[in-house]
Amino acid sequence: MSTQETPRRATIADVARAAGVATSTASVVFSGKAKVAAATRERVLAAAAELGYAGPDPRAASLRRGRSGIVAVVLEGHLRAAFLDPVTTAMMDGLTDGLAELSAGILLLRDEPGEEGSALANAPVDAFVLIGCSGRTRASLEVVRGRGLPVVVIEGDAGDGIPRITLDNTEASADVARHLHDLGHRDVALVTLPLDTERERVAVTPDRVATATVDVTVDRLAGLREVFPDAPAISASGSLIDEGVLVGRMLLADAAARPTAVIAQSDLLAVGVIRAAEELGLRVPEDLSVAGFDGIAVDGLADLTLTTSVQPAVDKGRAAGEQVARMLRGEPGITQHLTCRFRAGTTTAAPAGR
Amino acid sequence: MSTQETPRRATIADVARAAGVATSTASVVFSGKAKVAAATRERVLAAAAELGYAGPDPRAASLRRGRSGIVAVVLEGHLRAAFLDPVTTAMMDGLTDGLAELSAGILLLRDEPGEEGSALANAPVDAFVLIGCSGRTRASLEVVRGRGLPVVVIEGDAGDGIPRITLDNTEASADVARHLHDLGHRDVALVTLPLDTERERVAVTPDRVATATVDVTVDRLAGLREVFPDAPAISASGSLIDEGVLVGRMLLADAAARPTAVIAQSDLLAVGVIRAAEELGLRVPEDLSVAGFDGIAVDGLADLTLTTSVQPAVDKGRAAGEQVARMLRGEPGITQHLTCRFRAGTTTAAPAGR
DNA sequence: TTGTACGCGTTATCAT
DNA sequence: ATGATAACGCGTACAA
Repeated sequence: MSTQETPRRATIADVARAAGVATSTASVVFSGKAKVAAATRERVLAAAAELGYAGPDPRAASLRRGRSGIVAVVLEGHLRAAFLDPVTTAMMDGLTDGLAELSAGILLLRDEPGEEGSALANAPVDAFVLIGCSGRTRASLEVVRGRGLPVVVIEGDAGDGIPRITLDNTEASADVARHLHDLGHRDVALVTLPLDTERERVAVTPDRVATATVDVTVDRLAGLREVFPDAPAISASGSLIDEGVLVGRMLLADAAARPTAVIAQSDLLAVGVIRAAEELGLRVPEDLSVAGFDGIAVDGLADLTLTTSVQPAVDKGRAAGEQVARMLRGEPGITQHLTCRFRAGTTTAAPAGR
Repeated sequence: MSTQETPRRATIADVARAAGVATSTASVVFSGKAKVAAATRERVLAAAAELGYAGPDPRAASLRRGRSGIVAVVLEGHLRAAFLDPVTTAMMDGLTDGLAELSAGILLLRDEPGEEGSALANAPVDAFVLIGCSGRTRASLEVVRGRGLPVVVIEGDAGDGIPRITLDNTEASADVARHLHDLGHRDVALVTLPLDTERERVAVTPDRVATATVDVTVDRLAGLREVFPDAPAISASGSLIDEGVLVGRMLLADAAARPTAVIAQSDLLAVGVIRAAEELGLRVPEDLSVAGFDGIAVDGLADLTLTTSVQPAVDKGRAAGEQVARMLRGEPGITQHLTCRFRAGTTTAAPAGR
C-alpha cells in the first residue's frame, strides 16, 4: 500500500509514532492492562494495521514479563513411542487441562541430556513436567533442577523437594490379583511391562526383577506377587497389542500347562492375550480369564469389557498441570497420590471345573 | 555457602563481575562463539558455580538472537485425538527428524483462534507447521500469517505462497481400487474417513460429498470413484478400529447384499472391518477382501498383512521440518508432493466364485 | 488518560 | 584474547 518496504519488522514504537501516541499507550492498547480512550485505541490499531504490526513480539514480552507461557514436557525416548501409549496421550490431555488457566503451550522435549545446546537447558520455558523418569539419568535431572524452574514429576522420583504425582500401582495390582483369586483361580500367569530399557521379552526371574529399572513394572509386579507369589511371568517388550499376542501364545501354547487366568500389566497387553486365546479357540472368559491394567478405552476390543484397574490417567496430567500452575503462582508444589479403581469386566469369571 | 541469599537470580553480568571479566567475555564462555583462554574460562565457570548461575536466560537470549528455537505444530482439535492417529504420530516423528538440524523444540498448539491471549498469537516460536488444515477457520490462518513467520502446511491448503507438503491421495486410492477390480471384484463397498468436523456416521451421498470439508476424505474418495463410481459408501466417524467394526457390521450384515470386497480409507478402519467380518464367520480374504490406506504398522492385526497404500507419513513430517529449516535459513520454502506406494497384502484375493 | 525513562538479560560489533 | 557499548522490543513505575 502506502508503506515503503521496510528492512525490519515494525515495533510497537513505530506504531506509537505513526499513531502519534506514546509507546506505553500503544502497549496498553495491545495488552489491555489499562483503559484507553476509544478514539486513541482506534488510531493505534489503524497504525498497526497500516504498518503490518501483528502485536507485541513474544520474545521481547517474555523477557520483560519473565514468563514465556510455555511448559516443557519431558518424555523418555522417541515421541512416537510415547504417543503410541494411550495412557500417555490421556495424560497429556489432562495436562493441557490443568495448564489451561495459564493458557500455556506444551513444549515436547526428549530426555537427551549431555549435549551442550540441549533444548532441555536452553528452551525458554516456565516449568518442567517430567514423565516416568525412573530410568532417567541423573545428568538430565541436574540440568533441569539447575535452571531453578518449577518441576513436577509424574510417576517417578526426582528426589528432594520436587513434587510428584504418584499412583498406587502396587495396591491396585493386588486388587486385580485378589479378584482372580476370589474367583477361584490358582493357576495364573503374569504378563509384565518391560523391566528395563532393554525391553527384552523374557521370563521374569527374581534376578531380572532385582536389576529392573522401570518402577511401574516393579511396583505392579509386587502387588501381583502378594497374591500369586509363584505365578510364572513373562515381561513384554512393550505395551502393545501385538506384543500381548506373542506373549499370550507363549503362555497358552501348551494345553497341558495352560493357566486358567492371565493378568497383564497393561490393557493393551491384555487385549493381545485375549486375541491369542481366541486364535487357539479358547473362549474368554469361559476357558480363560484375562485382566489388564490402565482402564483405557481399548480400540479393537469389540464387545468385551476388560477386567482391569482403571488408573486416573487424565487426572495424573491434570494434577501435574495444576501443580505447575500453583508453583508459578509462587505457592509450593505438593506431592499428590492418586489411586486406581478396580473395574470388574466381562473378561474374567470363575475357572471352568476340570 | 559463602553467598548471601540474593533476592534475584544471578545474571551473566554478576558472574562477569565476580570473575573480574567483561560480560561479553563471560557470554562467550557460555556460548562458545569465540576462543577464550582456559584460565579465564575457569574463573568464569567457577564464579558461575559459586553464584548458582545455570547459564544464559533463554528468554533474553531469544530476544537478542531473534530466535527462540521453538517450532509450533498446530493440530486440529484435542491433542488426544491427534495422537490417537498413528499417521499423525509417525509424522511428528519425522518432523522431529527434519527439525533436528535446528535442534528446535516442538510446541504443541491447538487450533483455537479468536481468543485474544491465544498461544497461536503469542507463543515465542520461530515458525509454524499446520497440519490437516482443511477445515481450518480462516481466522486462525490469518493470525499465523500475520506474524510473518515461516509457515508450512501438511496436507492442506493455506493459499498464496505458503509451501505445502502434499500426498497423491487420489491416485493412490485409485491404485487400491484398481487392484481389487483386477482381482475380479465388482461388488465393492467403501468406508470413508469423516466428511466434515461433524464426524457423523452416514451413508455417503453426492450431496454429502458436495458439502464435505475434509480434503483427504474427498480426494481419496475421488480416486476410489474412478474405478467404482457406484459403490455404496459409508463415512466413519473417525479413523478407529472400533469404528471400522461398526461400519463393517453395517456393510456386511445382510448376507444377500454382501459385497465381495471393502475398501477403507484408513488402515484402522480396515482392521475394524476385518474384525467385523471375523465376527460374522467370514474369512479374509477367502470370503471377503479388505483393503486400507496408510500403511501403518497396525497393532492388533496379528498375522495378516493388510493390502493398502503405504503413505510416507514419516517423510511428510520430515519434509515439513526441512522446509522450516530452509525458510529459517532465509531460503524460500518449496512445496513438495509425496507419493504413496501400493502394497499388496494378504487381505485381498479374487472373489469366491458364486 | 497520556508520556518519559528505565531496565529485563543477553549477545554482536567493534576496538584494543 | 578481552573489553566497552549498543541494541533486541517491550512493559511499567512514575510523573504530568
